[in-house]
Amino acid sequence: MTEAMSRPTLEAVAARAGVSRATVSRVVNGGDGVREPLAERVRRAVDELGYVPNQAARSLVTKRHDAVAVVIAEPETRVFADPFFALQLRGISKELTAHDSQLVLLLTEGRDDHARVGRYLAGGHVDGALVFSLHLDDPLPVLIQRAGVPTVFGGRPGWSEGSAPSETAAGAAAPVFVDSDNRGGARAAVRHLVGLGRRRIAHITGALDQTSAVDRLDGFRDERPDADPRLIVESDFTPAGGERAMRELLDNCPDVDAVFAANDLTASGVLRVLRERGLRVPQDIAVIGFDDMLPLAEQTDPPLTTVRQDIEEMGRLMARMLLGGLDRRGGDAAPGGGEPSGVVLPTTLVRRASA
Amino acid sequence: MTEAMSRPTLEAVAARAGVSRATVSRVVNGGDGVREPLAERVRRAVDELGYVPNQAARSLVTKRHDAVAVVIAEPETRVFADPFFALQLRGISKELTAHDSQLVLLLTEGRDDHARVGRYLAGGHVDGALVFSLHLDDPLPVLIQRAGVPTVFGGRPGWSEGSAPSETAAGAAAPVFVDSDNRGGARAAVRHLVGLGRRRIAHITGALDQTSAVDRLDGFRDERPDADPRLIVESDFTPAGGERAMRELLDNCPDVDAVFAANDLTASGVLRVLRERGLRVPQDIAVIGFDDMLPLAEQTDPPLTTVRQDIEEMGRLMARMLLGGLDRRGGDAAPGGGEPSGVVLPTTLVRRASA
DNA sequence: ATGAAAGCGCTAACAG
DNA sequence: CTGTTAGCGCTTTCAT
Repeated sequence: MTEAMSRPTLEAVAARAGVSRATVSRVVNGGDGVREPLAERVRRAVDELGYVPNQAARSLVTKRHDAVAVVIAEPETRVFADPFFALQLRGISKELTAHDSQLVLLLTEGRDDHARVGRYLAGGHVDGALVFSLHLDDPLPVLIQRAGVPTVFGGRPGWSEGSAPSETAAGAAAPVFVDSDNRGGARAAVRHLVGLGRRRIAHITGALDQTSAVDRLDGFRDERPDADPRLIVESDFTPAGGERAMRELLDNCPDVDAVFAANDLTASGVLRVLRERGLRVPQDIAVIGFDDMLPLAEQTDPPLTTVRQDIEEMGRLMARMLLGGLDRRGGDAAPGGGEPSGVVLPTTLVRRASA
Repeated sequence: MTEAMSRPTLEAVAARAGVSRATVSRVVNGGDGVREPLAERVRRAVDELGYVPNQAARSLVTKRHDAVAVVIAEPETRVFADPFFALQLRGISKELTAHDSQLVLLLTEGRDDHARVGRYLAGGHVDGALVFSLHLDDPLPVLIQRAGVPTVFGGRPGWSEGSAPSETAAGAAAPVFVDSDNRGGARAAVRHLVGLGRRRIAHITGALDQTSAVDRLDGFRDERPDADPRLIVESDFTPAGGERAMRELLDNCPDVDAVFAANDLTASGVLRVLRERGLRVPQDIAVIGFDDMLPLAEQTDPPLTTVRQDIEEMGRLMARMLLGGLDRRGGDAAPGGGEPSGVVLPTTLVRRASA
């Protein structure tokens, strides 16, 4: 039973239905001006043969791919211990599915991978790209601009005017991004601690080569412009980094009575050190995180007060913006100019027991 | 500066290098029988024009796609609170990258999506598929077999002989899978508890429509063939499910002195209930999980003793098996017969404080 | 070793 | 409305 013959082609369907290839094509693609009896014959032939269009052939002529690349540029293991990107993916996937687009995942582990990604994007496999976790010195934006693929960034891109990809100036679309209100969320967190009567409020930052960390730090400074410099400790978004920073903090400022950690993972490290030193949370030291990453935030002891961002919605929105721009292609897909233009999603404070 | 012209084609490169398209093609694809001076001219032309092959055109003739679909069939939110699949993806991605293949992610949220996935797989977009999180009644295996795409399953497929996809009998390749030694890991966990002198050892199962849950239960039974039935409580791999099960357990068997939870998420729910009831871990009740999901397992109070499986390695291995089969396509890619054939990865007990 | 030519399967004018 | 006719950009015999 050598059923293993190659897939039926348009030609085969046309023959079976006794029509031309063009007619079959019309029916398969929505069947506009095709009279009903004919269309029906074609549909039956399609079913009987189990015909499925060959996407490569179709793309070759339409230049569309119904596929979007998702680029996650995280050299570190961190992302993978992090439900963050899973949630983004979920939001993206839902939206793409609604638009009949496929999700091509491009994970970059190191610098070597960047060239590969650039090549792929330039290869015209996809209709657009969604790019995450950019670091300040990341070569990716340049490669992407060069590839000439419509792109939406996740998180505010970090380049300053001078260091922006040069092609941008040449009239290319301005970078478009979706971000959370990191700064506002940080402000809310600090205000909450202040409202609790805390005086010595510290901040343990995230990796400052990412704008999310910078923005959260800025938010902290908005509320504590005159903070003792020793109350700001640089860290890296990881539990281990949080532990390290908290130890340093305790050594330098034993009177600290509140900590705003750059994310929940960091906060979990902070809590561990506090428990180890016999300090009570929140009585002795209040702790607040960022992300509302579940189940971690609920499972810590005590459960973590934190700033929630709607990660899945970010993903969904990114996809929607990309596809929206794609749909009206030919027109100006994005506002002109070189200044990043973006949508900023609100954050909300979630009160649990730690602050 | 209308640099926005369409990408250069082979033709353009050929013209620039003063050779034929065929020659350029040869150079681009490894440049076998092309004399060096010529090849060099071509390479320069490629660089100058920034030529990148159009994959659609290439696939159209080669019928290869250098792309693999990863299907994650998890209708529930659970996966996304779960670093599990992120780790799998990482392993897969690494391996695919090494083979110059792209990863196309297919997330199915509900039954409606299955048809879409089936269509995609049948559409010949990819060279193979990696499929996860199958449930016992999942229609996906059938669709996949019908699509005729080489496939490797993550986790032992759950169908029994009778309910196997019928096409399998027709001489198609047998299902191939990669799994962890769930049964062996469960046995090790229970033996550890026994070694601790525990007598009333309970098991809170995972969702029993997944083979991983069934296998862990079987492992438990191997060691406790005469267990009091009330010591086995069915659950669903979630923290909330773990809480529910633990409450039930405590109500029915107040003398329980050890719990083997089907995974770490479940164990975290168990710990929460225990803390709430004022029971000490491990003094009053020892708890052991499964997965070694970080950072959760380290962050619980007390840190969780658990059975580790190397999730990333599973992913890597799946990809390797698929691509290996692909490479020797034309031959028998998989052993004949309808019996699932698979590779089972070892698990190891990680001792922390909870047992 | 290189070039010429024939498609891969499909869509998109253009005729009729 | 439906069929005919060109290609899309590439690989691949087959000549040379």
